[in-house]
Amino acid sequence: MESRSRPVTLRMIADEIGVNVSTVSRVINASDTEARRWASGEVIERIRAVVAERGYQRNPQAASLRTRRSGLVGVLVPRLQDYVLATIYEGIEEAATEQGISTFVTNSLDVPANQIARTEIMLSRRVDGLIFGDAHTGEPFLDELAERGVKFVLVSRRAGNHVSATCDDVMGGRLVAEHLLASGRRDIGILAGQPYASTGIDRTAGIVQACRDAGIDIPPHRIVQGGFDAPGGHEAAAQMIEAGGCPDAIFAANDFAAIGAMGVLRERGISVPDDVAVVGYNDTPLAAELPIPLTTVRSPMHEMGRRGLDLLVALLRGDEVESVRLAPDLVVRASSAAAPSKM
Amino acid sequence: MESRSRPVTLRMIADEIGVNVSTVSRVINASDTEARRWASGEVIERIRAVVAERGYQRNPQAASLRTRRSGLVGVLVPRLQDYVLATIYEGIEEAATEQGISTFVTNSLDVPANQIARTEIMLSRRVDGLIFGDAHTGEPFLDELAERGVKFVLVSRRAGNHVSATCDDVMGGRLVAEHLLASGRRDIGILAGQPYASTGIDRTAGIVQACRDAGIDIPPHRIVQGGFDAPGGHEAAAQMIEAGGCPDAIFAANDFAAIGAMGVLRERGISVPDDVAVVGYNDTPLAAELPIPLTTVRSPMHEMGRRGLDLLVALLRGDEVESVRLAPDLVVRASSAAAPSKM
DNA sequence: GCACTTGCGGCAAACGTTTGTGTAAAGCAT
DNA sequence: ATGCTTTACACAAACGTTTGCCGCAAGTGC
Repeated sequence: MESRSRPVTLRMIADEIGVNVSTVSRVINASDTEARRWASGEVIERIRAVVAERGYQRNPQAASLRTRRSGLVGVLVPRLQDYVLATIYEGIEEAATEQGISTFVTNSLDVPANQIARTEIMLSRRVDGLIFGDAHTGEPFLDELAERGVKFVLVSRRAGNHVSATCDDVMGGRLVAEHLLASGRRDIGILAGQPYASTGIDRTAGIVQACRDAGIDIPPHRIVQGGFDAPGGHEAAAQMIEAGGCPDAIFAANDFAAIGAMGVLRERGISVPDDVAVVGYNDTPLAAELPIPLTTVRSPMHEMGRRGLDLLVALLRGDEVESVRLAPDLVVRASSAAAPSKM
Repeated sequence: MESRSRPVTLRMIADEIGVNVSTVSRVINASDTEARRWASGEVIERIRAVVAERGYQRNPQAASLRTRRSGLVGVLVPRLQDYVLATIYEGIEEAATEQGISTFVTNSLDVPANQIARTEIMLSRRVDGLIFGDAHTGEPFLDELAERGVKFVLVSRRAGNHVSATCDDVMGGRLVAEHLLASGRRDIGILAGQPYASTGIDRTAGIVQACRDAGIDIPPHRIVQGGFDAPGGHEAAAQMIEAGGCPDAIFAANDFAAIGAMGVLRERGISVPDDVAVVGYNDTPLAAELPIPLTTVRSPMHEMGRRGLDLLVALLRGDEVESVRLAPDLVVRASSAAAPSKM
């Protein structure tokens, strides 16, 4: 049974050629030109040949043991079920694979105790660095981690002045404001998401600012916090409508929350977009397929993940790095068509 | 800076106590009672105390190097963006963490070349075993892998007679048939999903069989293959309607495909459920929130992931294992309400 | 002739565990 | 006291890499 044959090692290659393992190691790890510093052209060729023929694969744990670098990075997200985070992670994983890095990903469910526990597990696996997609503003956790000298970057959400790759969510909020105001909406309600997530905070700040710039104040009862999923949006929208009647536009900080809100509107017989415009965020593929196609802000999720990983490797290399803020853009669909003139 | 201080090792602990590293290693790795075989009660206590105080964490790569087991498992899925696979992976990851195992997950996008390449990467990382969520029926890849002695299990989709943890998809299909027939539908169209996925195949087989048992034959032009996502469902449904008009019921092998199909129906002014009932699969959380809440088959996705991992560890332990087939159940909602009597 | 670089490669020491084997001392029966 | 098993450890050899250092020969400059 072939499974019993142990993997081929450096020593086997070296013995077969009659050269020392150190030479094989150097030749394998050096670039074409650099290899010439360590061996003659002939030896290099023979090593390359035998390596290919025998199908040598470096033992990564042995290498890690020696080099004290694991080529592993840990990724924490609130929840992988969330399409947005799954997409960001895809970007991370794609970029990581290109760099020969492997990633562990795990859910924190946005509960701080989990964030801490999962991070410790990652560290005990000797990851070189971490990527957090679940940063909470106001929590001391990340600061403490930085203090300990742990290398990490943030994606999706920013926090403090830790390095991050995010979407320009303030700008996203402004885009929505401009669109809604231009199509005649004046009473805008906001499903702001979780209070600890910079995404919701910034999107809300963006739309509020832009409205104020246009001379419109959004009152506090028109801003309600809630989960970033369909049930969360459902609940938040219901609460808003209970409290102050239905606005003529609803901006949800997330497509899924928007879908939840549309559920409430349907139940109450409120028409979209005639009675109320609905706008989401992220341009989930479902947005276009919904019975009432959803206007939404497209954010570069995949790219965010890639950039996050790139930032981390730069950081690990010791480079000076700066956060990146990617621009979103607005995708207008039926759910925010201009209201029929009120009469 | 604390980051500069190297992690504490077995040797440090041993030296501090004045005992050999081997003793420390055995005491740490043995159960409470078993430890007494290796050290006196007093020494055990001192070791435990120092380990806790100094915050010792085993270096996993050093341990792997010695034991030839990595505590790593690789997971391949078609795409993590897919809610279904993301949920299954959550189950896998949860169970893995409980067992002290770490997982790598990656997307194959259902393309065979990727499956092979990604698997090789996983193996080069020295994973102990693999979990495939993207098995293709008819591909020789998995057989070859088994031949090489690689340990793996399947989730979500089954293939050949490799060990798998799946949903009883045939039963799921039957449930749908019974429901649709009972509510007066007779002309059933099926969005069967990808031809290489056992999920779609089995669900289709289940509904077809149950209909035949009831004396109803589903003609070939009522079965159309396509992607498991919204665009895939959109396209497949459009094609079916072009080819033979609209049936009075559509069963999509997946909730997202169902949503895509509902998009087509909306565009064409066909009413759900009056003109056509729509049924999905998996009971995605969106199903309940849709403007027309979706009837669907609930499958135990999370559990499937957990069981998959359990199977793999059993397999790695050398146990004799058998595939598990979990039962689905039907969730009836508005999208398949009984048609108004035709007159 | 000399000293000195350069090219090519070997030696050996780590990295932190795990585990087979060795062995003093202690306990027990004879 | 002698033999025999336990008890409670110690010793040392791996596992597969990477990397600092050393050595030898051939070439270079004077």
